[in-house]
Amino acid sequence: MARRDPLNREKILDAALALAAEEGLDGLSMRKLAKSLGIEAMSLYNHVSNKADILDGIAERVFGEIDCPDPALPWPDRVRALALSMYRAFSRHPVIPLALATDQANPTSETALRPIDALVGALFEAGFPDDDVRRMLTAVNSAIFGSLLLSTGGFTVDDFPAEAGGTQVDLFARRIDPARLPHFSRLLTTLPAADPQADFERALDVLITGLIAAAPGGASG
Amino acid sequence: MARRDPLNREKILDAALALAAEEGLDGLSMRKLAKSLGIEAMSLYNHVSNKADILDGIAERVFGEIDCPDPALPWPDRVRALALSMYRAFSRHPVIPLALATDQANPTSETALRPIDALVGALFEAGFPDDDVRRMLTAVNSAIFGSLLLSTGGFTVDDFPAEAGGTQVDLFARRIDPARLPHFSRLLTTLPAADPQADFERALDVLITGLIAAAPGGASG
DNA sequence: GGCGTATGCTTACGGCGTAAGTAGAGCACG
DNA sequence: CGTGCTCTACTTACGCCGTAAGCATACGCC
Repeated sequence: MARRDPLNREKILDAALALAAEEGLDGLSMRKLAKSLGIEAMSLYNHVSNKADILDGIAERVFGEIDCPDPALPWPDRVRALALSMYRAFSRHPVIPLALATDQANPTSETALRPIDALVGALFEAGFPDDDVRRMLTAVNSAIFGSLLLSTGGFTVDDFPAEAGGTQVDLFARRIDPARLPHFSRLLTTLPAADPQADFERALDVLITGLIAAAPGGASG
Repeated sequence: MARRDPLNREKILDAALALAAEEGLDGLSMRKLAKSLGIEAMSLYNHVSNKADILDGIAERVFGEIDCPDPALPWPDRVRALALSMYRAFSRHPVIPLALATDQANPTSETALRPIDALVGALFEAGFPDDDVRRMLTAVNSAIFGSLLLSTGGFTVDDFPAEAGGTQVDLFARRIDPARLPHFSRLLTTLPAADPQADFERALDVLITGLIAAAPGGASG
C-alpha cells in the first residue's frame, strides 16, 4: 500500500503514550494501537520487536522528562527536586509506574538511569555507606511510586462502584461500621478534598527529615 | 460426577494462593486454577462470582495474617510493628501487592481494613491533623508496597536475561558505562548481598524518625 | 420413586500477543 | 527499460485469557 508516510518507532511510541493515557495500561494492546495508527497489529513488528519494547520505549521517554537538579545544591535539596520531578513526570503518565511495577517495562538505557544516578549521587554525598544508599534510594523511590500506585488503583478507595446517591467515597463510608473501624472511617472524610501532589510533597519532606537525621554528616554532607 | 468431596470457596482460595505462589499473578488463571483442583474452569463460578472475587479473597486472607500490636505501646512502636508485620505478610505472598497495585484486588472487608485502621489510629495518636494522617498513612504504605514492588519486578535489576558468564547483576553492570552513570554503577555492586527485609527495616526506621520529628507532640503523643 | 436444586461440564465469543507466510511498492543495478 | 532485492504492510492462524449460556448429573428431601 501507501509508502507515502511510512511508520517509524517514534510515531508508534507517540501513539502508544496517547492510547495508554486514554485507555490505561490494560487498554494498550497491539491491536488497538495499530488501529489508532490506521494499520494492522502485525505491521507494528516491523518497527518494534515486542510489546515489551514499546513499553520500555515509552517508559524511557518519560524518564527523559525528569529534570536533574544543579549538582551545586545541597544534597537534601537535590533529593527533593529529583523526587518531585520524578513524581510529576510519572503523574503526567500514570501508566508508567504501573508498567514498571508489573515488570512490563524495564528500561535500562542511560537516559532512563540518569535521574536514578543523580539521586544515588546525592545520597552518596550525604555520606551514607553503600548499603544505606541502596536502602535510602529504595525509600525515596517507594515514596514516589507508592504515592502514584496507591492513588490510581491500589487500595485507596477512589474506585468504588458509582451508584446513585452520593460520591464513591460516601458510598464506601456508608458500608463500613464506624464503631469497628473508627480511625479509618474518620480518615475517609478527608479523602475528597485531598491534593495528591501536595500530599506527596508533605510526605517527601518528612522522609527527607528522616534522611537528614540518619545521614552521618547531617545536612552539610 | 462425584459429589463426594464438593468444592467450596475456601478450597478455591487455598489453591489460588498456592498457584499464585508458584506461577505469579499472571500465571493465576481460571483455567489453570481449575485444573489444579481437578475440575473445569467454569465450575469455579459456582463458588466465586469472579476472578476479582478470588483476588479479593486471597488478598483479604493475607491482610488477616497481619498482627495488630498492643494499643498500649507508644505510637512509633505501633507504626513500626504494623509496618513490619504488613511487610512480612505481603512478602510471604508477593502476588498480593501486585494485585493491589494493579487494582485487580480491592478488598474492603473489615478484616482487610483492620490493620489499616490500627495504623491510622497510631498516627492520630501522634497528634497529626487529619490531612497529615492521610499523608503519613500513604508514606508508610508506600514504604511497604514500594519495597515489595520494586524488588520483585520494578526497576531493580534482578530480572536481567541470565546468560553465560556471570550473575544477572554482573551482566547488567557490564552493559552500563561507569563513566556516565558513576553513582549507579557503584551501587550495583552492593545488590547481590542485599537482604530485602533488613533494607526495609532500615528505611522504615528512617521514615519513622521523620514521623516523630514531624509529629506535633513528638514521640510521646 | 420423584423432584428441585446444587454442582460440574461443554461449547462458544471476543479479546490478547505474536509466529508464519504473502503481496506489493520503492530503489539500485544491468 | 527490465530485473530483482528489500522493506513495509497485510492475512491467517495458534494458543492463551475471562466468562455467558446451556446441559447433565447426582444428592437431599418428600
